[in-house]
Amino acid sequence: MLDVNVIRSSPDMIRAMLKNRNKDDAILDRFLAADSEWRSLTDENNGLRKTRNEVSLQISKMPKGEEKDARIKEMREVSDRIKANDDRMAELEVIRQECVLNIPNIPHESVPIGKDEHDNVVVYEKGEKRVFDFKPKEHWEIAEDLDIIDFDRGVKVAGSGFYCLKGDGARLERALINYFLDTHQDQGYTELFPPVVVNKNAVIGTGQYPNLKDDMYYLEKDDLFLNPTAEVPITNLLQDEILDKSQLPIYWTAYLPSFRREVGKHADTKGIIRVHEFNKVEMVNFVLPENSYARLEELRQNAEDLITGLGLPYRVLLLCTGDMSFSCSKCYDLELYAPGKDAWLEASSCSNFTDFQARRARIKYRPEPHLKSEFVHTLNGSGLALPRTMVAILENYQNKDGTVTIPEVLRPYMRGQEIIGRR
RNA sequence: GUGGAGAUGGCCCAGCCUGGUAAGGCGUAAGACUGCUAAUCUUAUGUCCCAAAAGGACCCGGGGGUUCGAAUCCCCCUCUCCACGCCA
Repeated sequence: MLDVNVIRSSPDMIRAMLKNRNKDDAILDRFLAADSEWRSLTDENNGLRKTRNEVSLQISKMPKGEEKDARIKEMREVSDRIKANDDRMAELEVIRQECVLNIPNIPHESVPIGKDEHDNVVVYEKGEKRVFDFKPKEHWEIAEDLDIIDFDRGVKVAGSGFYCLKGDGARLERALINYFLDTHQDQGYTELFPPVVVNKNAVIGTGQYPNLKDDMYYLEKDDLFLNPTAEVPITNLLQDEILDKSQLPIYWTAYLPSFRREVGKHADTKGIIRVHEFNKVEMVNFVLPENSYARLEELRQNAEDLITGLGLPYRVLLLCTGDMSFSCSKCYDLELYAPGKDAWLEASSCSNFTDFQARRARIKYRPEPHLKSEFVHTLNGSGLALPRTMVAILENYQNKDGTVTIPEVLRPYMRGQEIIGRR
């Protein structure tokens, strides 16, 4: 959520920003109209309330009689007027809120202006693409041959888009989670295990609601959502809090299953590249405003170190204005190379949200004792999404005989095992 | 799930029965006073909105209602604690 004062004072800038993000600017005009009426009613009601407060006090001190009755009658009318204004303001407030919750964050000046994913900028590519002396297989084929992912039975219990890891597949998943969390701990993060369901306040706080509400699983009976990304429960842990400056920065990480309905999206993707439930380790940072862009680079490096540790080739993209998600001001995507599919797979997204989420979730800090509190800046990055990491490992580390070599950093987490072979 | 008790500023807590400008303490900050520190005294210290200032409004878990006027009375909801019940 943007500061309404910024929207009011710089509508032209907001209009240009909406255009760069491919959004309709009608929302801005709707806001400005509702806001100006709302403000004039606020003014009027403030004056009326002042009168009522003063006269009510007089009434309490007056003797019974005509004078008093007349005053009471007058104030009854004032109250009716206030009530009528309040009712209208409530309507306007709904419009104002709806608009302001649907206006995206302002991109940083370093973000390239562009229409869609074709205008994203490749910052660099790292790691050698392996040269195969045989035709590399795709991950689903490897996984079926080794019997480490059971696609059909996953579908049996939960439906299309769900799968079941099995044997060394399940163990590899667990090894990756532990490797990621341990590495983040070394990078200065504190590990959390938050709830997997979140309420509406939480998804409003991080910006998934309302614009992504149809992509989340919703538990109607309890008015709860299945976690779409651990960013949501972690960030919202600090909702409505005013932190002491000395508490910042806060670096938190968590492993958590994530759920996405992916309506109309996954039909073309075989295997586990796009699924409804996936594990992910997430990093969330709360920092002083002046540090957030520098921290974004460190956060990205934290995620890159995981990939480098696994020895996978990858590239870093700087997303353009048209492809960036709603809440962020600047975002890097990290893509792993999958030789079987010959494709780049997004395994991490590292974003600076500036004060956009903090304002929605009311997360503040006090710069100095007795100074007015200000919003913190929040950032988050995946470190990493598990299924696509699994795909990249299977495809990059596959051998001619159909086995898969386990990356060295994962071996301690797999009791020293070096190869995944047929059982 | 049942019964009971609660939710008041960063923290603690009074006020509620009996409606009339939200008291006090702790903490924090500035100042005063004493060789320093401590103690003591004085002052300040809720939020949002009205762009800021001046001024004003709002604020007692959330939402409605009654009233000239609601922290206080009435209704609905949420959460917390205690006891009992059920349960991995």
